[in-house]
Amino acid sequence: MAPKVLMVAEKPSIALSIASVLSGGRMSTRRGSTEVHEFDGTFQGFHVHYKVTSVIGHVFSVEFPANFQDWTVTDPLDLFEAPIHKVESNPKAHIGRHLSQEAQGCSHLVLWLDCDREGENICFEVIECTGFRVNNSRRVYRARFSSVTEKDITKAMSNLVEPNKHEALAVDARQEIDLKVGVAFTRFQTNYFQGKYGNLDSRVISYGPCQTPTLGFCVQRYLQITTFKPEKFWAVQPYIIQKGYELKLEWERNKLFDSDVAGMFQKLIMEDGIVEVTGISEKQECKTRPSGLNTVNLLKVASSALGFGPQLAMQLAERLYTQGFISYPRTESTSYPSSFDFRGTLEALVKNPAWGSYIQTLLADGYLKPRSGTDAGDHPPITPMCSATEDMLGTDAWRLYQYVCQHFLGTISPDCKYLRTKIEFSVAEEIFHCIGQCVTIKGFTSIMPWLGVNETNLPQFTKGEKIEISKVDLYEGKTVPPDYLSESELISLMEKHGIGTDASISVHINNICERNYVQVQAGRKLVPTPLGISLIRGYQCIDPDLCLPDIRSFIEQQITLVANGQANHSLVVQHVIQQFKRKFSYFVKQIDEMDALFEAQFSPLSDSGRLLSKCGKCLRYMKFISSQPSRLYCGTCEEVYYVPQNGAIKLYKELACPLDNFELLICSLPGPQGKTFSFCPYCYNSPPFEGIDTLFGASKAGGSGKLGKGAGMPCFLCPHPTCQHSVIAQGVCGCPECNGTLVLDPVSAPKWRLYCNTCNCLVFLPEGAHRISTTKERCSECDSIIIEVDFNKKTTPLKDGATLHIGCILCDELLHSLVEMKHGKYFSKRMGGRGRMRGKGRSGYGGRGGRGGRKLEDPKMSFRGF
DNA sequence: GCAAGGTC
Repeated sequence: MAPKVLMVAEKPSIALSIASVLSGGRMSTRRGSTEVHEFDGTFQGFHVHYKVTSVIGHVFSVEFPANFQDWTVTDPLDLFEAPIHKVESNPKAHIGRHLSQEAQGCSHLVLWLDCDREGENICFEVIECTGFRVNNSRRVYRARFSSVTEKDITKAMSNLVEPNKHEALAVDARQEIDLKVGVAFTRFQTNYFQGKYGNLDSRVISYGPCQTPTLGFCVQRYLQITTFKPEKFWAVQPYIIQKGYELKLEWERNKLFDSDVAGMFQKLIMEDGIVEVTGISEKQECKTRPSGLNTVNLLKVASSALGFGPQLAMQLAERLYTQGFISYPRTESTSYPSSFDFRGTLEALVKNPAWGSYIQTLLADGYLKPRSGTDAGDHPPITPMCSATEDMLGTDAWRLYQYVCQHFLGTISPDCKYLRTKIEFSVAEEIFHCIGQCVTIKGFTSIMPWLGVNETNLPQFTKGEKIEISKVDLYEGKTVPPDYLSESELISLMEKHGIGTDASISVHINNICERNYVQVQAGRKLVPTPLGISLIRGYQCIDPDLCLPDIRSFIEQQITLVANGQANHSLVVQHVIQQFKRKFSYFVKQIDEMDALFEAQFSPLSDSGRLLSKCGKCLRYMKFISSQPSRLYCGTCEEVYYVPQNGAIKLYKELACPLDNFELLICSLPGPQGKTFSFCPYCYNSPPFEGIDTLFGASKAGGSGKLGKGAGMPCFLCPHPTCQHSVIAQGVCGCPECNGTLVLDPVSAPKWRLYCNTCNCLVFLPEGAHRISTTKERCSECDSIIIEVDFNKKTTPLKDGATLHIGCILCDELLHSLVEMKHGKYFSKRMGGRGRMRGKGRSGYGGRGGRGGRKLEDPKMSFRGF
């Protein structure tokens, strides 16, 4: 059997391109975690079987181990010394397993990851997953390609090299530094300020070496605006009438900040009354065509001209790319490779009705080579790949695609040429001028009309000519502050200072919006919020480095030493981490300075919120703080209790939890399918029973069993044996869809329903009943809890107008006929037909945990026969 | 609930 060669690309589209080129299109493709393309060919002179597949970006990301995950237990300072480990970035995609399976039986591995540091790092992630290098007879190669073209792919294939460990280690270093610094500061700030103020309006007060300087730029502009002092100025504006045109003359002095002096000039000029033409000059000017389009410039135009935020712009560009309309949209390069096939690209677009005729002219008259821009060695500039119409793309994608096309055509069109005429005048020894512009060659501005030169015609003048002044105005103006930073300006600043990459700039901008540090206002201007301003001003007081862009360049410069092999990875990491640790300690020590700014902006927890429910410890009312993260605050005990987020919270009939005496609350999640459930604020935050491994609202906590803060145990997960609100009392039967238990919704009247305490399954009970409640009895047939229904007198289905009915919703014929099941995911409506459900004999807690009380019975509830 | 970097 022919030896097998595994090739791995960074994304599925590249795997497809590589396989297509190397197989000449003759390959078979099968699905897996990502697609695998297979074909036969030759490798180093041997006949081999190729398998080409891909990862989806990084396979792993770094994290702290579980014992450093609890915000309340871990001192953020310890994070600097904490171990870190790699976890799969997207466990659901099973990329690790996929690579390991596909590597089985392969003798060679060829790495086709993008040719940058990150790509080099992913190379080693792939090597780790495939288990290569364990066995010396298996070889690992790196393909270096500068574009996904047939030429480059074949060239890379015949010039295979080794992956670069130094570059990969530089990325490891960056990951560790970013994680430790970001998480330490974020946790400290969040804990400190959220424990003090009730109206911060941000779930997390984050810090990061990219996001914070990004915010810094916005606040810096804001501070320029607020500290701006306007000044009045004056300008003399004489008017003349020449050949029937009225012309305003521009003053050589432009403006003066003294009204008396300006007034004096006005008087002098009025007294003279005659201007003399002292000079006429004509100059040929040139406005150069653009160079190739890179990501950052695309994002800037998208924001300033199309009104698309960077995130939307990238989404649209990504889609255009995967659909084959434009080339890879994440590139720094603005210069085209010398081999680039411009004619081919033009021919691919020539049929387009929007600019077909323009392209025909270019092809006929000869297009130009683009100006040389910068070549970052990644991907070529963003270029249209095939023709499209608005109908094919939809409005937004079309507008972006249209710009990409116009920009591309602009790059190979002639420059714009125009004649600039300046007429100089003199009056009372003061000099004035006016300017005319006349386009001689439109060039690229005919396809990018918004960049066109404004034409202004001037009437004829002759040197020495004397003209009477028709009037002399004294213009009074005042200087104005700059506007808020536009998103497009911010992108320029980020690029200039190396904050983020072409792929991540949009993420950082989005971040500072989501954290409520800035708001995007009309015209995509970024206006910092009181929170954003307080943070940056605080850093400026304590340690300005923390919010300056240099913090990123410092990290970059340090890890570049690793990438170049000039410094040892661990030593660099240690050095940088120690520096940040010192900065962190100082920041913590001086936090009062930042706090003074917060005090002026925000209200203390004790002043926030409304009284809602009683604390079980001191029996006084606690305050409900509705701003994110919503929580209860007991002013007497000075304790904070988080509540389920995103739901409406209210008091539950002044009932109290038998375990701790805290008053119960009701949470209603939004939407008609939203659960409504009761919870005890204390139990919710500190589940009292062992063995509860399902938490409500816990995010990707995984199976670690660690209880995340703000995620917890509502009554529907509580195994309390006698409390009337627990799942033991309110659970009716096993969920037909999952391992959960169907629980009676306590406040669903009159549309009584059961919901699953684990998944989204919903079951509607007889509508219009006065009361539906669980009993302590179980069905002799199926072991479900017997329910008691008190029907409405007018609508009761019972004989002789009786209203009370007791039975099992599965086995009682009447009840069963009135029950209806609904599930969002799999079926919209499913009437209770017989014998269609799986019998799942279990409920929430049987056989597990419950060590705190008696062993919980498994009531063996099921939907048998439903 | 945390960073920044890939990519979807």
